[in-house]
Amino acid sequence: MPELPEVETVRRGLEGALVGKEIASVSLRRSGLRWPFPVRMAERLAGVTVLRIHRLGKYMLADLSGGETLIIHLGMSGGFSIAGVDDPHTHVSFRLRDGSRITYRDPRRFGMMDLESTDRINQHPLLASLGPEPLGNGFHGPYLHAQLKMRRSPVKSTLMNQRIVAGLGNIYVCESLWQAGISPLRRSDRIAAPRVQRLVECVRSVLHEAIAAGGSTLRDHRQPDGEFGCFQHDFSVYGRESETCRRPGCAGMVRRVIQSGRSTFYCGACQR
DNA sequence: CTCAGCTCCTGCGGGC
DNA sequence: TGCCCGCAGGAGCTGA
Repeated sequence: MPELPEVETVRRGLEGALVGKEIASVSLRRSGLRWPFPVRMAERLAGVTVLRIHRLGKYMLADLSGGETLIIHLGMSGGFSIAGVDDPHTHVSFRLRDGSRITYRDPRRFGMMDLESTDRINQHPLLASLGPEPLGNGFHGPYLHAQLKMRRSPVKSTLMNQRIVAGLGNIYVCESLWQAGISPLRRSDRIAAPRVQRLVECVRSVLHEAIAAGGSTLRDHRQPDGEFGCFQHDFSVYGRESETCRRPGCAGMVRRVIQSGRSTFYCGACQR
């Protein structure tokens, strides 16, 4: 399900429902998701208060009063319900001291949860090698240009790599490349600096617009309050195979090709 | 090291 | 109607 805009939407929903609240108890319906839950996870979460919830790329990090941080990745189909929706795909249920219930459901179970000491959070194996935040100061033209120069793979694959930039996925890479007028098939090291600069700006604007729309709901994605995202109505290329390009003055048709096993959507006429 | 392919899992929509 | 196939927002692992 989730790329950065969807994760950020979920984070904001959870922030309102969880920060400052004490977790009374946690029930686990299975022993893990993609990986087993950490040892004694339910016991370690019981009785602690959520201090803040932040985000690193597609990971959500909930700092807890006991000195640990709960790390959450939503995989392809994970999501939270602050109304406590409970069904056969609900794997974790958090009961708060105020009596409310927040549940995590994830049909495909590609998500993950782990606990790590807050002061060592950046050393966690899954977080240590993440690249800069695309909406942060560390992601800029010279940085991306230097990274692209070192790689011969298609620019689409490079942008999907979380070590280069953390948070982009299949939808927003396709949309950003369309916005920038760059072909996803183009070799990373063969894009001139001014075009890379433009790409950085396009990544930022696409992500900002998607966050403002509450993310994209293709099938599973819901905000924690149950609302749909609506950025899927603004896609320029994603999921639009054989439809006409939306760029004013371009008569091209959107194509779909497979790159590294993932569908890539682009306009062959105006993306170079 | 870089990179493409495989893998985990369930559900849905299209074609026959 | 029912079955089979392809495909789906991720990313760690493997082997060339």
